[in-house]
Amino acid sequence: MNQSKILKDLISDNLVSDPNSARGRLLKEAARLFRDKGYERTTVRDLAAAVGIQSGSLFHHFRTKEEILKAVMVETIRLNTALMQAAVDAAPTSQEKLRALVRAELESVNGQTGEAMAVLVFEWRSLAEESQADVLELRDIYEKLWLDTLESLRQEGRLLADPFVVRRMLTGALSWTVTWYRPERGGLTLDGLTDQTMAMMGFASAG
Amino acid sequence: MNQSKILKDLISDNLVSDPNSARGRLLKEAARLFRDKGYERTTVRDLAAAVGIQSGSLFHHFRTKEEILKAVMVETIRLNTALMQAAVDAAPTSQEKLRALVRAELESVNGQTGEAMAVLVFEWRSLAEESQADVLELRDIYEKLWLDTLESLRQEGRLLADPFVVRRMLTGALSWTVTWYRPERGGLTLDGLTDQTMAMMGFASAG
DNA sequence: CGATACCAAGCAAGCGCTTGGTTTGTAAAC
DNA sequence: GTTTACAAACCAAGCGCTTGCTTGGTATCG
Repeated sequence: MNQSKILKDLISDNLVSDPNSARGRLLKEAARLFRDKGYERTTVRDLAAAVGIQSGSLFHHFRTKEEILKAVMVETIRLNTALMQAAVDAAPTSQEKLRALVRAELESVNGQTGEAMAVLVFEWRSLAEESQADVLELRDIYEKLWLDTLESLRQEGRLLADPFVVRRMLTGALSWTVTWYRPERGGLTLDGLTDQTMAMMGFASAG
Repeated sequence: MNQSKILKDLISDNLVSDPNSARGRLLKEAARLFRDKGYERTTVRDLAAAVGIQSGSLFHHFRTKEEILKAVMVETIRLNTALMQAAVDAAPTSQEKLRALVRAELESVNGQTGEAMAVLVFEWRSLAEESQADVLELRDIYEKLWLDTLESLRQEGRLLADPFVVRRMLTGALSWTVTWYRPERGGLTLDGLTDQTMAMMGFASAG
């Protein structure tokens, strides 16, 4: 199942917004603005101007500004969980599953959903606590993908450290790439960066 | 040279504020508030209340709110650069230097200066661009400590990946610990966490 | 006496959000 | 095929509140 098929399925199930709809376009612009300026520094007037409406009209689509932030986060997690599940399913061995997860997370952080992923990392505290709980629940689903894979590697003796700790280290390391990785300069591709990540853990590129 | 000696030297050189002075206490509280609530959500009234003065009185010590944020960051970097330099100097081999750096960064992120380090990571965008440039200059000094050490390991054939990439991955991984590492529960000490980090990269605990 | 540290009061600007009313899209009713 | 009906989408205006910061004056202390 390819990526655009996965996206379409989620859209028709109403789990993520169509990027062409009014709501979808707003969420896309919101993610960009929240990443660039931060949630607090982004005003509802900024958001409205980005999609060409008046600030008051926003509240026809969302009840509060925070609801917009939450929607950005929730839809992003839903999409990336589906993509990661597919990536894991397609890989045969544990090591290849790990590589597929690393590659998929780098893709989500630095690719199409990059803006929204950065928001997820850096604007977490701007979410009200109740909303945080909702989002955390969704996040657990794809964290399990990682832990299962790392646990297998551990049992195969190919991983020396604790899977929990490794996953959290990788979360930080991979999320952080958004602050420095620029594919357009330096010639490092996402595949190359995936190789580097695996190499850092002592895994050769193939096998 | 032990840690409190390093701190005292910096204080007498006027490079960091004495934690007992009015300025030092304010910066400490500011770091805590900025980490807990974020820079934007922290008001000058919050800051003033934390040290028991009126909000207007703050502007006797700092010209703007942003100047407080910058001071938190600058003083933290100065202190940690000195601590890391000492840690590197004391370690004989490259691998032990790396371990010392990891340990020192974990200490700075999760120990005394933890609040300020979290601010450095998560409130970066709230700094005006000119201030960012100033802080970046300071940061380069201690980044060089890392790169020199990683370069040595690379040349010794004990590191497979690119030192630049590894440093950035480690920056993310170690900074991120502030979001999950809780020494009081789980029984994982900072030394244990250091071991885990080294193990993740394929280095055994000793040697 | 002069500098340092503070207080009490408040200003101008910007914030999220509300309000009452108008346009637009769509589809049934005639 | 025009008319009617109605909800969804939007605008123009602005309210009430909070924000960073200023001002003019008062203790405190060497």
